[in-house]
Amino acid sequence: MAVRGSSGSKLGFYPNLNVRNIAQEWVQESRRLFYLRTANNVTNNIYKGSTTLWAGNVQNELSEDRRGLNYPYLQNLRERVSSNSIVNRHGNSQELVRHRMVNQPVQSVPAPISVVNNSAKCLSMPRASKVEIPWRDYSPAEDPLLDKANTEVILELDDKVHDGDDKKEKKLVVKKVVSPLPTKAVFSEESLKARKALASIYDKVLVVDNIESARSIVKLLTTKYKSFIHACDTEVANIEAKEETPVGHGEVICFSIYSANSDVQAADFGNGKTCIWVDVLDGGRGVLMEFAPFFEDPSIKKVWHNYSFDNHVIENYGIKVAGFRADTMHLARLWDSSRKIDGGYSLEGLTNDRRVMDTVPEDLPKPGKISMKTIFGRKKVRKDGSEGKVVSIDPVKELQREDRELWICYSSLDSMSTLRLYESLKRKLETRRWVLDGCPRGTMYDFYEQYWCPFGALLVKMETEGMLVDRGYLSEIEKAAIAERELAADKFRKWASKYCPDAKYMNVNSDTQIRQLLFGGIENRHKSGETWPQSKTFKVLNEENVATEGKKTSKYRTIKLCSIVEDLKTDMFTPSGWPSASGDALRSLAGKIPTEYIYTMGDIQEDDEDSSGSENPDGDSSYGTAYEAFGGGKNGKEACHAIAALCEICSIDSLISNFILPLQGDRISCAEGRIHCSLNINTETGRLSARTPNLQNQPALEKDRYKIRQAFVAAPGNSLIVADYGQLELRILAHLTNCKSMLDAFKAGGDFHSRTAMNMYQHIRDAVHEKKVLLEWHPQPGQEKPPVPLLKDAFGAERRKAKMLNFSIAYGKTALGLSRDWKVSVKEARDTLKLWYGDRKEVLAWQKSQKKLAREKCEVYTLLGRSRHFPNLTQFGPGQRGHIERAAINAPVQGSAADVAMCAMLEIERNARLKELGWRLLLQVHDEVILEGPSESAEVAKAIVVECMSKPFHGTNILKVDLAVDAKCAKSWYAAK
DNA sequence: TCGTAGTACCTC
DNA sequence: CACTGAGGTACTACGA
Repeated sequence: MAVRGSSGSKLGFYPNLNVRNIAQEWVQESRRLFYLRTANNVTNNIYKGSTTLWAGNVQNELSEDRRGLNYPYLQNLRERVSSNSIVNRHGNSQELVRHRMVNQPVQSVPAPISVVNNSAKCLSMPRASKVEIPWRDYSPAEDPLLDKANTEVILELDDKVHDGDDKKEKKLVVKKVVSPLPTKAVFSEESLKARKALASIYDKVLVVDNIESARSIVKLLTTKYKSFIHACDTEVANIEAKEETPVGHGEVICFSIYSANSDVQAADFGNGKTCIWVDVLDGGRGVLMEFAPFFEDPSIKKVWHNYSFDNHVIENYGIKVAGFRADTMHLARLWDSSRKIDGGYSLEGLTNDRRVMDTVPEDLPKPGKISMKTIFGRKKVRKDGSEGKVVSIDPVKELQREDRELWICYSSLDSMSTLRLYESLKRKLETRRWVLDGCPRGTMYDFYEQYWCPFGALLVKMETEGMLVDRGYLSEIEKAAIAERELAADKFRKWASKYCPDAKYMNVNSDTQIRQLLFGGIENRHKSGETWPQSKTFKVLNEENVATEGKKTSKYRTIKLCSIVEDLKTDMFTPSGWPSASGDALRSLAGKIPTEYIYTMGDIQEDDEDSSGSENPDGDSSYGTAYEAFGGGKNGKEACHAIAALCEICSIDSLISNFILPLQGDRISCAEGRIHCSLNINTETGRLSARTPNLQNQPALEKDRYKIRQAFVAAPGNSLIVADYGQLELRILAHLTNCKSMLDAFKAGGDFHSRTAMNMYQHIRDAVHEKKVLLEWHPQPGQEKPPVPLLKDAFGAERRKAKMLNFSIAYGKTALGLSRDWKVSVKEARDTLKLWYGDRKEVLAWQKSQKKLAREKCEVYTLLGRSRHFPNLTQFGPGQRGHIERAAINAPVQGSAADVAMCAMLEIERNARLKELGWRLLLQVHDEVILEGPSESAEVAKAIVVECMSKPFHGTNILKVDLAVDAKCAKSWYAAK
């Protein structure tokens, strides 16, 4: 066992360790990862062949980690180093050259040597065409870098002559790495107190660290305490829980189980031990496997806090966890869906909140969990003796071994407080009545058992399934996207540098810099008096190694950007009052520019007469406000083209860094190439949200310029079924408000928006009555065209408005907002709104009632009876009050839609036939579900899915409207839409 | 140096 | 007065 004592760790001797090779590999790998993280800056470096990297960012990967060494590649290297498996690629040269840039600021990255010792230390790495100092001339004692990095690395030269090598190169071996803490780290007063309190539970913990004791405990758990409720919690190393999927990642180092019966009586494991703590790290994997019968028994009920995570890390060992009883996170969300403060839904926040924990159990030292930071966090001491600010926590494995007693207490407390939290929340939910669509149905805990508990288990299953991603395709479109972005960026920079030379080096991704160029000198809309400066300096990467006079070239240089245009008019502003540099704003400046102008660098010919103004000299183009501001004519056109290019850059860049790159990363996908996002019930309305990566915001079909959805595919021999509800929220609104007009419109079927338009406008109604237009048209055999125009063609503008209103009303959109969107007067917008409400009085009345509910009871309810709580309205100003009122009318609609979608998924999950055919749910996107299964049964399965979704409430539909479902099957997500 | 605020972009 | 709901994520600039 590696123990770091005061004398430092012993690493032994690695005869064939070619540090340089490892280092280079390491650099390449970190470049790749780095590139994934910050597409913008680093792609430039990569494409220009520089090897420069920032140590800081890479180090962050390590230091951010509180749970041990997480960086997968480093982990891999570490294993290779310690298993002596590194062989010299060339078989001869064992020379390590220590590269240093003479007289340069140190460009350092942590080198693999430090990896051995589990912490980031710096050795500088080569940079192209710089002076290199060979290692043999290098003296660590004189290297200021080592001081800087607070490292003490002892590297020794091996004097052995290489066989038959007349060059007699010396080679470097890593003899020893001593890594004392740079400065002493200390616990704060608060930590010391917490540690003392925590230590008191040690007597109650039974430590299991060998197979024999594991066996006897599992026997107890599966017999005597079988009917108890067991709270379980794992501690995991080697995972960045915020960024990585736990599917296929992470190493369980220990876990704890705390059990109690229905009388809140804790299980007794002898000698007053009530909590089991199992050491997997040093007890071995076998100890964990002994617990498989316990975890896998569906009749043994387990409670978890964030079940998803623990489930995945345990399943990574091949244990199929069953017997899911409750997830305290979901219980807490059900109890109060809008905890934003007091620790949110973290175990610590919940268990220390008196409103949540009704009784403070006497066997816990504090009301609840104490954070890792409080117990194990230490502040570094500065050289002058003062207390530093940064709190550091040792990797969890070290904690488990070196601060063992406290660690055991800490870990055990997690399961203990989880169980207490469960009991408390259960009691609370049991006191709350459950009313489903107006009918009393018991308590909210019953609701949990019937809906969210199986739903929680289903979500975990879906996460485990994951979605297959075609990486080859993604790397293809990545190339295309990067090429287009570079082209557009060059075009813009070239144009801008005509007005402001330094713009040649600007960062086109910085909205601040764009704002500087276009709106310098403009006054803040909200705070009169404040103006954006005329010019400003920015730090940018020194890509072309431009030397500032008197100084050597360095990584950064400053550029000065100044306003390049006077009085550019814009009507879009950010919330803080500055002009917006968003795509929308820029597009209105540029006007409508055909794409061929965006990706061509050629200058505009002076062919057409200047007098054309902004009229439309080039056929397809129509120029925006920038045309005039830049003086019209050729300059005006160029400006518009360049600004249009800028819009493209923004959207391309976000496509790359939000979708294309993350989907290819290893952090979030697994060996089989499937993406496992985490699906959470963590919204205030009860919708799902998806993370790491967020698969719910993949570009929609129309906007998907690179067809990213085409990268989501079915496995060979399989197909996807994509099924979505049509106008789900509107149907819910019709049901909730009992609005006759809407219910009728849905009953009649066809195009709902056309029908809305007809009900709003008398002249359309007349036209329909006189059969001058058709509401909708189902082509009969032999008919090529409809006999009379369709409503949506004849009255396109009206229908668009109607559609817009249909969507906006549920959100509580105001006349003012509409007027701005439609660029009409407020009065006109208000009149249109009145038209919409004209035959939908029930909606207006219902909205009023919801506002009243929010005001008086501070709560509104969804179809299934979940509540959303609001703060007392009287304490807010009109602005916030308006926001809460809109939320109050939106929450029941959105929440009920989420309820319906959940029911549909449960219905699909329960369907035996689908299971038999091998179809599995993969993903839900609010009103859409995606399944994967064998192609041969796709059509059958599709019909079943449609059936489940249209009758989602145990085979019936309790709504007053039908649920329209559109389903397709295909090989990819793109094709199935 | 790190964390946060502001801005932006993507979804239903 | 303020001005459509619910989310996730990335990047830049800036201050402690």
